Amino acid sequence: MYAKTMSAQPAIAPLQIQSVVDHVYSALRERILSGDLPRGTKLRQASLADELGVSRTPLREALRRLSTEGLVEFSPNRGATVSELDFGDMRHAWSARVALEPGAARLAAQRRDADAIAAMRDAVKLQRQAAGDGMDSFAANRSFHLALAAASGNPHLTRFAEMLWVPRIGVPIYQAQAAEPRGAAGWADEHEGIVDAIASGDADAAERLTREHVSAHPPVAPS
Amino acid sequence: MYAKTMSAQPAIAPLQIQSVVDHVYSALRERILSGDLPRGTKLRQASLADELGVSRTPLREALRRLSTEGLVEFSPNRGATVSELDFGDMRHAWSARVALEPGAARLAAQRRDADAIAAMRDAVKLQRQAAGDGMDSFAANRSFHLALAAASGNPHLTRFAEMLWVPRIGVPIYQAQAAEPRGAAGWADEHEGIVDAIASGDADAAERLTREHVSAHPPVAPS
DNA sequence: GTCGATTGGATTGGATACATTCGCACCGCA
DNA sequence: TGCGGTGCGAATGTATCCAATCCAATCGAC
Repeated sequence: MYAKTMSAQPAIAPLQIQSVVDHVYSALRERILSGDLPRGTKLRQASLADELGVSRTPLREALRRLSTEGLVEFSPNRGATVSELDFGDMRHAWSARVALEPGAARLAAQRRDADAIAAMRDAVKLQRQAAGDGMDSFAANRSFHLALAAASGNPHLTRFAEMLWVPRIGVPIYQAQAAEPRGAAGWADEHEGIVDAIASGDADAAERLTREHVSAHPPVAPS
Repeated sequence: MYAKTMSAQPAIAPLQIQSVVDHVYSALRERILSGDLPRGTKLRQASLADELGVSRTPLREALRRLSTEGLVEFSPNRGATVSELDFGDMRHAWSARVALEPGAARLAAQRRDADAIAAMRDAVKLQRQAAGDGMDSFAANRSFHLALAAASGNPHLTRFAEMLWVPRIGVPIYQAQAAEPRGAAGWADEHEGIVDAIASGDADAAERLTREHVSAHPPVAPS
Protein backbone atom coordinates (compact mmCIF):
# COMPACT_ATOMS: atom_id res chain seq x y z
CA MET A 1 0.00 0.00 0.00
CA TYR A 2 2.69 2.49 0.94
CA ALA A 3 6.28 2.84 -0.20
CA LYS A 4 5.57 1.29 -3.53
CA THR A 5 5.16 4.05 -6.09
CA MET A 6 7.78 6.49 -4.96
CA SER A 7 11.08 5.45 -6.45
CA ALA A 8 11.39 8.90 -8.02
CA GLN A 9 11.06 10.78 -4.75
CA PRO A 10 13.77 13.41 -4.25
CA ALA A 11 15.71 11.77 -1.55
CA ILE A 12 16.15 10.09 1.73
CA ALA A 13 13.28 10.64 4.12
CA PRO A 14 13.17 7.25 5.85
CA LEU A 15 9.49 7.34 4.96
CA GLN A 16 7.82 7.74 8.25
CA ILE A 17 5.56 4.79 8.15
CA GLN A 18 3.25 4.64 11.08
CA SER A 19 1.69 1.36 11.92
CA VAL A 20 -1.80 1.23 13.31
CA VAL A 21 -0.32 0.60 16.71
CA ASP A 22 1.59 3.87 16.51
CA HIS A 23 -1.50 5.80 15.54
CA VAL A 24 -3.54 4.33 18.33
CA TYR A 25 -0.73 4.96 20.77
CA SER A 26 -0.46 8.62 19.77
CA ALA A 27 -4.19 9.16 19.86
CA LEU A 28 -4.61 7.61 23.28
CA ARG A 29 -1.59 9.38 24.68
CA GLU A 30 -2.93 12.70 23.49
CA ARG A 31 -6.34 12.06 24.96
CA ILE A 32 -4.88 11.03 28.27
CA LEU A 33 -2.44 13.89 28.58
CA SER A 34 -4.99 16.47 27.55
CA GLY A 35 -7.35 15.26 30.22
CA ASP A 36 -9.91 14.10 27.72
CA LEU A 37 -9.62 10.72 29.40
CA PRO A 38 -9.54 11.58 33.11
CA ARG A 39 -7.50 9.51 35.51
CA GLY A 40 -9.16 6.38 36.70
CA THR A 41 -11.11 5.97 33.50
CA LYS A 42 -11.71 2.35 32.63
CA LEU A 43 -10.49 1.74 29.11
CA ARG A 44 -12.91 -0.76 27.69
CA GLN A 45 -11.24 -2.34 24.74
CA ALA A 46 -14.25 -3.14 22.61
CA SER A 47 -15.69 0.35 22.65
CA LEU A 48 -12.30 2.02 22.29
CA ALA A 49 -11.35 -0.16 19.37
CA ASP A 50 -14.68 0.50 17.77
CA GLU A 51 -14.32 4.22 18.32
CA LEU A 52 -10.86 4.31 16.78
CA GLY A 53 -11.86 2.08 13.94
CA VAL A 54 -9.36 -0.67 14.65
CA SER A 55 -9.48 -4.11 16.13
CA ARG A 56 -8.53 -4.95 19.67
CA THR A 57 -5.14 -6.41 18.79
CA PRO A 58 -3.26 -3.20 17.94
CA LEU A 59 -5.23 -1.39 20.62
CA ARG A 60 -3.93 -3.75 23.25
CA GLU A 61 -0.38 -3.37 22.03
CA ALA A 62 -0.70 0.39 22.27
CA LEU A 63 -2.06 0.04 25.79
CA ARG A 64 0.94 -2.07 26.74
CA ARG A 65 3.23 0.66 25.54
CA LEU A 66 1.33 3.21 27.56
CA SER A 67 1.47 0.96 30.58
CA THR A 68 5.28 0.85 30.56
CA GLU A 69 5.19 4.62 30.38
CA GLY A 70 3.04 4.64 33.46
CA LEU A 71 0.11 6.36 31.84
CA VAL A 72 -2.22 3.40 32.08
CA GLU A 73 -2.28 0.43 34.40
CA PHE A 74 -3.28 -3.14 33.82
CA SER A 75 -5.03 -5.26 36.38
CA PRO A 76 -5.10 -8.93 35.49
CA ASN A 77 -8.43 -9.85 34.00
CA ARG A 78 -9.74 -6.45 34.90
CA GLY A 79 -8.36 -4.51 32.00
CA ALA A 80 -6.64 -1.19 31.69
CA THR A 81 -7.40 2.08 33.45
CA VAL A 82 -5.87 5.51 33.14
CA SER A 83 -3.31 5.80 35.92
CA GLU A 84 -4.18 7.67 39.08
CA LEU A 85 -1.58 10.37 39.23
CA ASP A 86 -2.12 12.84 42.00
CA PHE A 87 -0.52 15.66 43.85
CA GLY A 88 1.90 13.34 45.58
CA ASP A 89 3.18 12.23 42.22
CA MET A 90 3.60 15.82 41.20
CA ARG A 91 5.73 16.50 44.23
CA HIS A 92 7.83 13.50 43.33
CA ALA A 93 8.10 14.71 39.76
CA TRP A 94 9.23 18.10 40.94
CA SER A 95 11.70 16.55 43.33
CA ALA A 96 13.12 14.45 40.53
CA ARG A 97 13.44 17.56 38.39
CA VAL A 98 15.47 19.23 41.12
CA ALA A 99 17.81 16.28 40.94
CA LEU A 100 17.90 16.13 37.16
CA GLU A 101 17.80 19.53 35.56
CA PRO A 102 20.82 21.16 37.17
CA GLY A 103 22.99 18.34 35.88
CA ALA A 104 21.42 18.67 32.47
CA ALA A 105 22.16 22.39 32.47
CA ARG A 106 25.79 21.69 33.31
CA LEU A 107 26.10 19.33 30.38
CA ALA A 108 24.37 21.82 28.13
CA ALA A 109 26.85 24.51 29.10
CA GLN A 110 29.74 22.21 28.32
CA ARG A 111 28.21 21.40 24.98
CA ARG A 112 27.00 24.82 23.80
CA ASP A 113 25.03 23.50 20.87
CA ALA A 114 23.83 26.44 18.80
CA ASP A 115 20.55 24.89 17.71
CA ALA A 116 19.67 23.82 21.22
CA ILE A 117 20.38 27.28 22.58
CA ALA A 118 18.23 28.81 19.88
CA ALA A 119 15.41 26.46 20.80
CA MET A 120 15.65 27.56 24.40
CA ARG A 121 15.55 31.22 23.44
CA ASP A 122 12.50 30.56 21.33
CA ALA A 123 10.81 28.97 24.29
CA VAL A 124 11.58 31.98 26.43
CA LYS A 125 10.13 34.26 23.79
CA LEU A 126 6.99 32.20 23.61
CA GLN A 127 6.70 32.32 27.35
CA ARG A 128 6.79 36.08 27.40
CA GLN A 129 4.03 36.19 24.83
CA ALA A 130 1.95 33.65 26.68
CA ALA A 131 2.16 35.46 29.99
CA GLY A 132 -1.19 35.31 31.67
CA ASP A 133 -2.94 32.51 29.88
CA GLY A 134 -2.75 29.40 32.01
CA MET A 135 -2.55 26.65 29.44
CA ASP A 136 -0.27 28.39 26.97
CA SER A 137 1.96 29.52 29.76
CA PHE A 138 2.30 26.00 31.06
CA ALA A 139 3.09 24.76 27.57
CA ALA A 140 5.76 27.42 27.14
CA ASN A 141 7.27 26.65 30.50
CA ARG A 142 7.30 22.98 29.69
CA SER A 143 8.88 23.68 26.32
CA PHE A 144 11.69 25.56 27.93
CA HIS A 145 12.53 22.87 30.41
CA LEU A 146 12.35 20.16 27.77
CA ALA A 147 14.62 22.23 25.54
CA LEU A 148 16.99 22.56 28.47
CA ALA A 149 17.10 18.82 28.93
CA ALA A 150 17.56 18.29 25.20
CA ALA A 151 20.39 20.79 25.17
CA SER A 152 22.34 18.42 27.37
CA GLY A 153 22.66 16.19 24.35
CA ASN A 154 21.98 13.23 26.58
CA PRO A 155 19.15 11.06 25.26
CA HIS A 156 18.44 9.57 28.67
CA LEU A 157 18.03 12.92 30.37
CA THR A 158 15.86 14.13 27.52
CA ARG A 159 13.62 11.14 27.86
CA PHE A 160 13.39 11.42 31.61
CA ALA A 161 12.46 15.07 31.41
CA GLU A 162 9.65 14.25 29.03
CA MET A 163 8.36 11.69 31.47
CA LEU A 164 8.38 14.19 34.30
CA TRP A 165 6.61 16.90 32.36
CA VAL A 166 3.33 15.14 31.93
CA PRO A 167 0.80 17.90 31.26
CA ARG A 168 -2.12 16.10 32.78
CA ILE A 169 -0.72 16.23 36.27
CA GLY A 170 1.19 19.41 35.75
CA VAL A 171 -1.42 21.77 34.47
CA PRO A 172 -3.69 22.17 37.49
CA ILE A 173 -0.79 22.51 39.87
CA TYR A 174 0.98 24.93 37.61
CA GLN A 175 -2.12 27.06 37.37
CA ALA A 176 -2.43 27.20 41.12
CA GLN A 177 1.23 28.16 41.24
CA ALA A 178 0.89 30.86 38.59
CA ALA A 179 -1.94 32.37 40.59
CA GLU A 180 0.36 32.93 43.52
CA PRO A 181 1.45 36.52 44.25
CA ARG A 182 4.88 36.40 42.69
CA GLY A 183 3.85 33.77 40.16
CA ALA A 184 4.80 33.27 36.57
CA ALA A 185 5.99 36.84 36.16
CA GLY A 186 9.69 36.50 36.72
CA TRP A 187 10.13 33.01 35.36
CA ALA A 188 11.02 34.07 31.88
CA ASP A 189 13.78 36.24 33.29
CA GLU A 190 15.17 33.35 35.28
CA HIS A 191 15.01 31.17 32.20
CA GLU A 192 16.86 33.77 30.23
CA GLY A 193 19.59 33.87 32.82
CA ILE A 194 20.01 30.14 32.54
CA VAL A 195 20.25 30.31 28.76
CA ASP A 196 22.86 33.04 28.96
CA ALA A 197 24.96 30.98 31.32
CA ILE A 198 24.74 27.99 29.02
CA ALA A 199 25.50 30.05 25.93
CA SER A 200 28.59 31.48 27.58
CA GLY A 201 29.75 28.05 28.62
CA ASP A 202 29.64 28.79 32.33
CA ALA A 203 28.76 25.33 33.59
CA ASP A 204 28.85 26.19 37.27
CA ALA A 205 26.51 29.14 36.86
CA ALA A 206 24.15 27.19 34.63
CA GLU A 207 23.90 24.43 37.16
CA ARG A 208 23.45 26.78 40.10
CA LEU A 209 20.87 28.98 38.41
CA THR A 210 18.86 25.98 37.30
CA ARG A 211 18.92 24.47 40.75
CA GLU A 212 17.80 27.71 42.32
CA HIS A 213 15.13 28.22 39.73
CA VAL A 214 13.58 24.79 40.03
CA SER A 215 13.99 24.61 43.79
CA ALA A 216 12.36 27.99 44.25
CA HIS A 217 9.11 26.92 42.64
CA PRO A 218 7.77 23.81 44.32
CA PRO A 219 4.35 22.65 43.25
CA VAL A 220 1.39 24.20 44.97
CA ALA A 221 -1.70 22.17 45.66
CA PRO A 222 -4.58 23.37 43.52
CA SER A 223 -7.20 25.03 45.61
CA MET B 1 -8.86 -20.58 39.41
CA TYR B 2 -6.96 -18.27 41.73
CA ALA B 3 -8.21 -15.88 44.35
CA LYS B 4 -11.26 -17.95 44.99
CA THR B 5 -10.54 -20.18 47.95
CA MET B 6 -8.46 -17.93 50.12
CA SER B 7 -10.77 -15.86 52.24
CA ALA B 8 -8.98 -17.14 55.34
CA GLN B 9 -5.53 -16.03 54.21
CA PRO B 10 -3.76 -13.99 56.86
CA ALA B 11 -3.87 -10.70 55.14
CA ILE B 12 -3.18 -8.39 52.31
CA ALA B 13 -0.74 -9.75 49.75
CA PRO B 14 -2.14 -8.28 46.54
CA LEU B 15 -1.70 -11.79 45.16
CA GLN B 16 0.90 -11.36 42.51
CA ILE B 17 -0.90 -12.75 39.54
CA GLN B 18 1.24 -12.78 36.48
CA SER B 19 -0.38 -12.92 33.13
CA VAL B 20 1.28 -14.73 30.27
CA VAL B 21 2.35 -11.37 28.92
CA ASP B 22 4.22 -10.65 32.13
CA HIS B 23 5.98 -13.98 32.05
CA VAL B 24 7.01 -13.55 28.46
CA TYR B 25 8.15 -10.03 29.19
CA SER B 26 10.31 -11.13 32.12
CA ALA B 27 11.76 -14.05 30.23
CA LEU B 28 12.69 -11.99 27.22
CA ARG B 29 14.05 -9.17 29.33
CA GLU B 30 16.23 -11.56 31.23
CA ARG B 31 17.53 -13.16 28.07
CA ILE B 32 18.29 -9.80 26.52
CA LEU B 33 19.98 -8.32 29.56
CA SER B 34 22.04 -11.42 30.20
CA GLY B 35 23.33 -11.33 26.68
CA ASP B 36 21.67 -14.61 25.79
CA LEU B 37 20.02 -12.69 22.98
CA PRO B 38 22.83 -10.53 21.60
CA ARG B 39 22.12 -7.11 20.23
CA GLY B 40 20.88 -7.01 16.71
CA THR B 41 19.22 -10.39 17.01
CA LYS B 42 16.11 -10.66 14.91
CA LEU B 43 13.25 -11.75 17.09
CA ARG B 44 11.13 -13.98 14.92
CA GLN B 45 7.78 -14.20 16.46
CA ALA B 46 6.77 -17.68 15.38
CA SER B 47 9.85 -19.42 16.69
CA LEU B 48 9.98 -17.36 19.88
CA ALA B 49 6.35 -18.00 20.64
CA ASP B 50 6.82 -21.67 19.98
CA GLU B 51 9.90 -21.77 22.17
CA LEU B 52 8.12 -20.10 25.06
CA GLY B 53 5.02 -22.18 24.60
CA VAL B 54 2.64 -19.31 23.99
CA SER B 55 0.93 -17.84 21.01
CA ARG B 56 2.10 -14.80 19.15
CA THR B 57 -0.41 -12.39 20.64
CA PRO B 58 0.97 -12.10 24.18
CA LEU B 59 4.46 -12.32 22.75
CA ARG B 60 3.81 -9.28 20.61
CA GLU B 61 2.44 -7.35 23.57
CA ALA B 62 5.55 -8.19 25.56
CA LEU B 63 7.71 -7.02 22.68
CA ARG B 64 5.85 -3.71 22.63
CA ARG B 65 6.61 -3.23 26.29
CA LEU B 66 10.25 -3.95 25.68
CA SER B 67 10.27 -1.53 22.79
CA THR B 68 9.14 1.39 24.93
CA GLU B 69 11.91 0.46 27.31
CA GLY B 70 14.33 0.70 24.46
CA LEU B 71 15.49 -2.89 24.68
CA VAL B 72 14.01 -3.93 21.34
CA GLU B 73 13.15 -1.97 18.25
CA PHE B 74 10.38 -2.40 15.77
CA SER B 75 10.75 -1.82 12.06
CA PRO B 76 7.46 -1.68 10.20
CA ASN B 77 6.76 -4.98 8.55
CA ARG B 78 10.20 -6.15 9.42
CA GLY B 79 9.60 -7.17 12.96
CA ALA B 80 11.51 -6.67 16.16
CA THR B 81 15.21 -6.79 16.81
CA VAL B 82 17.25 -6.49 19.98
CA SER B 83 18.42 -2.89 20.20
CA GLU B 84 21.95 -1.96 19.28
CA LEU B 85 23.32 -0.45 22.43
CA ASP B 86 26.97 0.40 22.30
CA PHE B 87 29.73 2.19 24.08
CA GLY B 88 28.30 5.58 23.19
CA ASP B 89 25.13 4.69 24.98
CA MET B 90 27.12 3.63 27.99
CA ARG B 91 28.82 7.00 28.11
CA HIS B 92 25.44 8.65 27.95
CA ALA B 93 24.16 6.41 30.69
CA TRP B 94 27.11 7.26 32.87
CA SER B 95 26.67 10.95 32.15
CA ALA B 96 23.03 10.74 33.13
CA ARG B 97 24.02 8.99 36.32
CA VAL B 98 26.34 11.86 37.19
CA ALA B 99 23.35 14.14 36.85
CA LEU B 100 20.99 11.89 38.74
CA GLU B 101 22.61 10.12 41.61
CA PRO B 102 23.99 13.07 43.59
CA GLY B 103 20.49 14.50 43.80
CA ALA B 104 19.15 11.14 44.82
CA ALA B 105 21.77 10.91 47.55
CA ARG B 106 20.73 14.31 48.84
CA LEU B 107 17.12 13.24 49.06
CA ALA B 108 18.14 10.00 50.75
CA ALA B 109 20.06 11.92 53.38
CA GLN B 110 17.06 14.10 54.06
CA ARG B 111 14.90 11.03 54.37
CA ARG B 112 17.11 8.69 56.38
CA ASP B 113 14.92 5.66 55.91
CA ALA B 114 16.24 2.84 58.07
CA ASP B 115 15.32 0.03 55.72
CA ALA B 116 16.83 1.76 52.74
CA ILE B 117 20.06 2.40 54.60
CA ALA B 118 20.20 -1.22 55.67
CA ALA B 119 19.74 -2.28 52.07
CA MET B 120 22.66 -0.11 51.03
CA ARG B 121 24.86 -1.55 53.74
CA ASP B 122 23.95 -5.03 52.60
CA ALA B 123 24.97 -4.15 49.09
CA VAL B 124 28.32 -2.86 50.31
CA LYS B 125 28.86 -6.08 52.23
CA LEU B 126 28.05 -8.13 49.17
CA GLN B 127 30.44 -6.08 47.16
CA ARG B 128 33.29 -6.76 49.53
CA GLN B 129 32.61 -10.46 49.29
CA ALA B 130 32.35 -10.37 45.53
CA ALA B 131 35.63 -8.54 45.06
CA GLY B 132 37.44 -10.01 42.14
CA ASP B 133 34.75 -11.85 40.29
CA GLY B 134 33.64 -9.72 37.37
CA MET B 135 29.99 -10.58 37.08
CA ASP B 136 29.19 -10.73 40.79
CA SER B 137 31.09 -7.57 41.37
CA PHE B 138 29.11 -5.76 38.73
CA ALA B 139 25.88 -7.05 40.21
CA ALA B 140 26.90 -5.87 43.66
CA ASN B 141 27.90 -2.48 42.38
CA ARG B 142 24.63 -2.18 40.53
CA SER B 143 22.71 -3.23 43.61
CA PHE B 144 24.33 -0.50 45.64
CA HIS B 145 23.54 2.23 43.20
CA LEU B 146 19.99 1.05 42.76
CA ALA B 147 19.60 0.94 46.52
CA LEU B 148 20.93 4.47 46.65
CA ALA B 149 18.36 5.64 44.16
CA ALA B 150 15.61 3.78 46.00
CA ALA B 151 16.70 5.39 49.25
CA SER B 152 15.69 8.72 47.83
CA GLY B 153 12.10 7.58 48.19
CA ASN B 154 11.42 9.05 44.79
CA PRO B 155 9.77 6.55 42.44
CA HIS B 156 10.85 8.45 39.35
CA LEU B 157 14.50 8.48 40.31
CA THR B 158 14.32 4.83 41.22
CA ARG B 159 12.89 3.98 37.86
CA PHE B 160 15.39 6.06 35.98
CA ALA B 161 18.28 4.46 37.80
CA GLU B 162 17.02 1.04 36.83
CA MET B 163 16.89 2.11 33.23
CA LEU B 164 20.45 3.34 33.34
CA TRP B 165 21.85 0.22 34.94
CA VAL B 166 21.21 -2.14 32.10
CA PRO B 167 23.58 -5.04 32.67
CA ARG B 168 23.98 -5.97 29.04
CA ILE B 169 25.74 -2.76 28.16
CA GLY B 170 27.28 -2.31 31.56
CA VAL B 171 29.02 -5.59 32.15
CA PRO B 172 31.74 -5.51 29.50
CA ILE B 173 32.59 -1.92 30.23
CA TYR B 174 32.57 -2.49 33.93
CA GLN B 175 34.91 -5.40 33.55
CA ALA B 176 37.32 -3.32 31.56
CA GLN B 177 37.09 -0.70 34.27
CA ALA B 178 37.63 -3.14 37.09
CA ALA B 179 40.75 -4.36 35.34
CA GLU B 180 42.27 -0.90 35.58
CA PRO B 181 45.07 -0.39 38.11
CA ARG B 182 43.11 1.21 40.89
CA GLY B 183 39.90 -0.54 39.87
CA ALA B 184 37.14 -1.99 41.94
CA ALA B 185 39.25 -2.14 45.06
CA GLY B 186 38.34 1.10 46.72
CA TRP B 187 34.78 1.32 45.54
CA ALA B 188 33.26 -0.36 48.51
CA ASP B 189 34.98 2.15 50.77
CA GLU B 190 33.60 5.03 48.77
CA HIS B 191 30.18 3.47 48.91
CA GLU B 192 30.46 3.10 52.62
CA GLY B 193 31.32 6.76 52.96
CA ILE B 194 28.21 7.68 51.05
CA VAL B 195 26.04 5.50 53.24
CA ASP B 196 27.51 7.01 56.37
CA ALA B 197 26.77 10.50 55.13
CA ILE B 198 23.21 9.54 54.33
CA ALA B 199 22.72 7.77 57.65
CA SER B 200 23.94 10.83 59.52
CA GLY B 201 21.63 13.06 57.53
CA ASP B 202 24.44 15.12 56.02
CA ALA B 203 22.81 15.98 52.71
CA ASP B 204 25.64 18.12 51.41
CA ALA B 205 28.25 15.49 52.08
CA ALA B 206 26.10 12.73 50.61
CA GLU B 207 25.60 14.69 47.44
CA ARG B 208 29.23 15.68 47.12
CA LEU B 209 30.60 12.21 47.82
CA THR B 210 28.24 10.64 45.34
CA ARG B 211 29.13 13.14 42.67
CA GLU B 212 32.81 12.58 43.20
CA HIS B 213 32.39 8.84 43.27
CA VAL B 214 30.40 8.58 40.07
CA SER B 215 32.38 11.25 38.26
CA ALA B 216 35.65 9.59 39.17
CA HIS B 217 34.77 6.36 37.41
CA PRO B 218 33.80 7.05 33.83
CA PRO B 219 33.25 4.05 31.61
CA VAL B 220 36.25 2.55 29.93
CA ALA B 221 36.02 1.07 26.50
CA PRO B 222 36.44 -2.70 26.62
CA SER B 223 39.67 -3.71 25.01
C1' DG C 1 28.64 -11.63 -17.10
C1' DT C 2 26.16 -8.39 -14.61
C1' DC C 3 22.19 -5.99 -13.56
C1' DG C 4 17.36 -5.76 -13.07
C1' DA C 5 12.60 -7.89 -12.95
C1' DT C 6 9.76 -11.62 -11.06
C1' DT C 7 7.96 -15.09 -8.37
C1' DG C 8 7.60 -17.96 -4.43
C1' DG C 9 8.07 -18.87 0.43
C1' DA C 10 8.45 -16.91 4.84
C1' DT C 11 7.02 -13.46 8.19
C1' DT C 12 4.74 -9.77 9.98
C1' DG C 13 0.47 -6.94 11.00
C1' DG C 14 -4.15 -6.92 11.94
C1' DA C 15 -8.87 -9.08 12.48
C1' DT C 16 -11.64 -12.47 14.19
C1' DA C 17 -13.01 -16.32 17.20
C1' DC C 18 -13.04 -18.79 21.53
C1' DA C 19 -12.30 -19.76 26.52
C1' DT C 20 -11.90 -17.82 31.04
C1' DT C 21 -12.75 -14.54 34.46
C1' DC C 22 -15.06 -10.82 36.62
C1' DG C 23 -18.94 -7.97 38.28
C1' DC C 24 -23.49 -7.36 39.29
C1' DA C 25 -28.13 -8.55 40.08
C1' DC C 26 -31.31 -11.74 41.58
C1' DC C 27 -32.75 -15.22 44.73
C1' DG C 28 -33.03 -18.07 48.87
C1' DC C 29 -32.61 -18.35 53.67
C1' DA C 30 -31.81 -17.17 58.40
C1' DT D 1 -34.23 -7.13 56.68
C1' DG D 2 -29.66 -8.48 55.99
C1' DC D 3 -26.37 -11.79 54.33
C1' DG D 4 -24.42 -15.24 51.44
C1' DG D 5 -24.80 -18.07 47.26
C1' DT D 6 -25.76 -18.51 42.34
C1' DG D 7 -26.17 -17.52 37.62
C1' DC D 8 -25.91 -14.65 33.66
C1' DG D 9 -24.02 -10.96 30.83
C1' DA D 10 -20.01 -8.50 29.72
C1' DA D 11 -15.22 -7.81 29.22
C1' DT D 12 -10.70 -9.54 29.20
C1' DG D 13 -6.86 -12.78 27.77
C1' DT D 14 -5.26 -15.88 24.45
C1' DA D 15 -5.32 -18.51 20.20
C1' DT D 16 -6.11 -18.90 15.46
C1' DC D 17 -6.74 -17.11 10.81
C1' DC D 18 -6.08 -14.13 6.66
C1' DA D 19 -4.13 -10.51 3.92
C1' DA D 20 -0.21 -7.56 2.99
C1' DT D 21 4.70 -7.11 2.93
C1' DC D 22 9.35 -8.42 2.69
C1' DC D 23 13.47 -11.26 1.37
C1' DA D 24 15.91 -14.24 -1.57
C1' DA D 25 16.65 -17.01 -5.35
C1' DT D 26 15.78 -17.70 -10.01
C1' DC D 27 15.21 -16.13 -14.59
C1' DG D 28 15.71 -13.06 -18.37
C1' DA D 29 17.61 -9.09 -20.95
C1' DC D 30 21.24 -6.17 -22.27
